[in-house]
Amino acid sequence: MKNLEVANLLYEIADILEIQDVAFKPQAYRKAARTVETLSEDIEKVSKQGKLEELPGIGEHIAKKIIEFLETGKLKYYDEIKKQIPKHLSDLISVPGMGPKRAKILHDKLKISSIADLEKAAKQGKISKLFGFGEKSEEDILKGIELVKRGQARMLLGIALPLALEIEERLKKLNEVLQINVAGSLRRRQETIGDIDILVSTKKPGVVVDYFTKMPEVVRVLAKGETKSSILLKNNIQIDLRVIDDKVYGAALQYFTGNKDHNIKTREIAIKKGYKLSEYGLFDKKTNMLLASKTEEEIYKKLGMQCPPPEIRENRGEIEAALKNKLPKLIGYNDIKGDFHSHTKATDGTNSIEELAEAAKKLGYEYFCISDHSQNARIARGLSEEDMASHLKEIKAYAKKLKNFRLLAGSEVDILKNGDLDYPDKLLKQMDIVIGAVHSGFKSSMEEMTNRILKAMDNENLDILAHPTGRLINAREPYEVDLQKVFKKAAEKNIYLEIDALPQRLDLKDIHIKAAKEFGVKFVIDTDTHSLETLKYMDLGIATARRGWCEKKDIVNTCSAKELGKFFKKIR
DNA sequence: GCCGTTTTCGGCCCGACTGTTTTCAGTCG
Repeated sequence: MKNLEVANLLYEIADILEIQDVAFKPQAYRKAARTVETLSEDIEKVSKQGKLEELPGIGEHIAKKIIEFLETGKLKYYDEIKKQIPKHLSDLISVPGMGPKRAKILHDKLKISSIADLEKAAKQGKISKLFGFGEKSEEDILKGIELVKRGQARMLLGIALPLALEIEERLKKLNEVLQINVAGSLRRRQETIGDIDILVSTKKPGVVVDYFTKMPEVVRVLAKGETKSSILLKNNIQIDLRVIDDKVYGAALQYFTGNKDHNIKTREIAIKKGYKLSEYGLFDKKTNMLLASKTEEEIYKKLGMQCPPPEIRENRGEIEAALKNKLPKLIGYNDIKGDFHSHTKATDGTNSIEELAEAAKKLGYEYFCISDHSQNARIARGLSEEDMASHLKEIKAYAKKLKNFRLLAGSEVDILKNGDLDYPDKLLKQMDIVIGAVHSGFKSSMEEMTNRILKAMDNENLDILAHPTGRLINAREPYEVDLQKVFKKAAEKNIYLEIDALPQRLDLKDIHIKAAKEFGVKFVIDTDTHSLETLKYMDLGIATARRGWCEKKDIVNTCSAKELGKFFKKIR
């Protein structure tokens, strides 16, 4: 998959054009880049089918450039425009507070063409002497460089969400706060978060902003205005607070939830209808009369569309669907009836069978599957055939004692390099549920990995394919695998693809889920829990399923305990 | 460079905050 390579190329072209002060093309290239970046199919495949121009934001010229790059590994146009600006100059605009205009001025006046040059000039006090710059700018540039140096790995949803909800709770207790929401990418439950956005309505903005900027964990106040303020916490986490009049709360929430492309598109729809949409409401362009602002629903309604759930506001077809009244009815956060993937202290978990079962009952589940590792997973202390056989007996014995609750005995079985499952069929048949997973050989070629997984899926005992791409967010790239083939096979063989809810996995991810759904694949949402603590992440898995447009019927573990036999051949 | 329920040409989201200015440009989300 060269999707990321192509996307980065297009982004870089956009940056260069922006520095050259070219109008409109940067936006066009950036839009195309985002399309490629979030494409679930292989761009080469799309290209070979001659369907590049069907993708949003990609027209004749960008399509030609993509084809050239895919076929030759090079792009003449890029090489040419790159020559026109100094090497590394496009790096400059990665420094917060530095944009194309300032980069160009600094280059023209001070010959600055890299972040290193920029730092040197700022430290020597050369920048503050320039027209249009001052001491504060110089200081901000140095602080910006620090941030870039420290790296800006995005925060995992599983870390950002609890933190944001905690601060939301604190603000909610202020008498002055009328309505409050976590907004932005967090409200959309994106897998990683850049910064945390919080929206508040109040009659006394000053009080709320003061409280917010003086919270004990605040290290720096980045901005503090009448209606908008930003703070930085110790671990470089930025939180933006937007304060708004209660009467326009819905408009602000719509604006502040995004994403950017979704907002642009909704505003374009507004314009076509003779309206204007901003965070202050939907207005008639001519008379400036306010048409809607209190709730998101009334704004979307006035635009002639359904209100898309925040999780799918990504401009991936939800606007077109909402206009036709054809939005999916997404799986709800209370629809899950059980969890199929968990580990006990028999392998690399920390709790006993009994403790996990008790915790699952408390969550209101009807069933729960213990699925410890197989023998090949040495690091995870995987169980030998004999040990697994007795472990299964132990689970089944305990299951008999439980009333109104179905405890299932299974295993997360390694898919070996040759595509075999890590236990003989005889042992697999004794399990209620067999979950296949790749835990080794991540660097294999796409062909090897695809064949390995497809072969495993031919094993009649396999029920679920766990974390199908093996990625760890910010830590490990997914292995190379032809997902289209996996999706096709999964649909044919009734093998359920897992949506692993661990914050660092969230695997499958949103765009792949949506693509797999097109093949008719069904999914399970599992926590892959190794302790009682991580059972709570089920919500992140559900959020990810929602981002992949899943309805209740797409997710197997929304079924009742009685219905399990319909989905799993070894369960009666 | 892309795109079309005003358009195949002429548009291209909208507003806040900041620093450096004497009314605004640049950056950000």
